[in-house]
Amino acid sequence: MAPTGKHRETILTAAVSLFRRRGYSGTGLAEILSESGAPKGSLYHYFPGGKTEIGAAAVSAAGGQVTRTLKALAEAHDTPEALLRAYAAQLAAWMEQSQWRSGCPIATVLLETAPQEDRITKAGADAFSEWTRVFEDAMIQSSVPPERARSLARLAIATIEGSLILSRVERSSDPILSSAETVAELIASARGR
Amino acid sequence: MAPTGKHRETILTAAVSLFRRRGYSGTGLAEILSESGAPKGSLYHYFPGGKTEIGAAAVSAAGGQVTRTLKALAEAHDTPEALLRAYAAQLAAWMEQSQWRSGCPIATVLLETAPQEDRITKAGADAFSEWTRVFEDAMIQSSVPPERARSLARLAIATIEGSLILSRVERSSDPILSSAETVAELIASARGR
DNA sequence: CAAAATATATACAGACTGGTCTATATTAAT
DNA sequence: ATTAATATAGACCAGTCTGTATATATTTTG
Repeated sequence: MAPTGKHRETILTAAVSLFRRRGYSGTGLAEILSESGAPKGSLYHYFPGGKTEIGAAAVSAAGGQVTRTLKALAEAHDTPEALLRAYAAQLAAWMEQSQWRSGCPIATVLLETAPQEDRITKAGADAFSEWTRVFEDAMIQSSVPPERARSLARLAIATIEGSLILSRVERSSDPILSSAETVAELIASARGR
Repeated sequence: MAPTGKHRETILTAAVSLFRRRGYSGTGLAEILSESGAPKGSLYHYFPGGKTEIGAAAVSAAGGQVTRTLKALAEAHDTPEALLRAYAAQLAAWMEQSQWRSGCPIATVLLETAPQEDRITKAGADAFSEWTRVFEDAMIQSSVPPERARSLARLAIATIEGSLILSRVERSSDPILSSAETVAELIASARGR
């Protein structure tokens, strides 16, 4: 692929970071441009669909990053509850480091735009589906019955998303760690340990 | 109290409804004004702090509405799991009716503004705390150990918030109902049934 | 080397933003 | 009735928003 222009990537990176902190409506294209160093022409060259297309691309990119992180953690830990605990710990650390400003990289944008904006909604659905799949697979591999694995995986994702909101409001990692722990125990018992 | 000007209430109602659908940054004061029928002067008369103050008041008002709903449901159902199921069903119906446009009335605004905006963050923390309390009390009343009641109550809130995001993206009530059911079963077992 | 595609760079437009300001009603207190 | 407080009304401002248009580089292809 290689010789794609230098600015596509920087625009996307800036967009992901800004959308995460300020949300979709709260982030102006000018801000993305100045943080990325790209001129406006490049933006509409790479994303002719304008802000909507950047939003969808950012959700997709951020979703992919999380998927990769989860897969790496799944490799490193041999039980689904360990995976969940490890990811929660990582989120907690990240939240603290950003002083509770950078939560889920896609939740805010999705709440602002879904289900009206089709492309963004689709990108979000794909991301959630991938994340869920990682948990689901980890559980099946630990001999959780498939049906149960699916619903527990969705619960894990929902819990993480929700506790990230609480965490921001309370300026504390407690909600993340505590909720994850409760679900982790539930998962552990589901695989008949 | 009585003779407060007629427009304070209409402004607040419009703000709650618009923030819920479009988020904080996505809602302009002009929109709130036109939906409420009030002129700009009234807005700054009642909310001299401008948009931030309206945001905080809207979060507080919406939070109070949910609290009242939860308390009513807690009265009507005699177990915490029944309370959760009933509330989830109500949310699911509401989401469907709004075609997955109106989710949690405070989550979007909070993700956009917390923890930077102090007053809004505080209003959100108070709301979550009240909601949690309703679940916590219901569980304690059903002889769930206090410590466990607290963490399960927070899990319930986190799960609801998270599944409302998933629900919007998937344009389906499934995530709400499914996650709530899983947590309901967990609660049921926690009170030693 | 020339033509074409790709990419970069700004200037600009029209609408909308939150917020301030001043003027005018309306109600309450003296 | 007069003063004071409360409330309503909308014009206005400076700044920002997304998006378009046009011009110039840079690379790739024939």
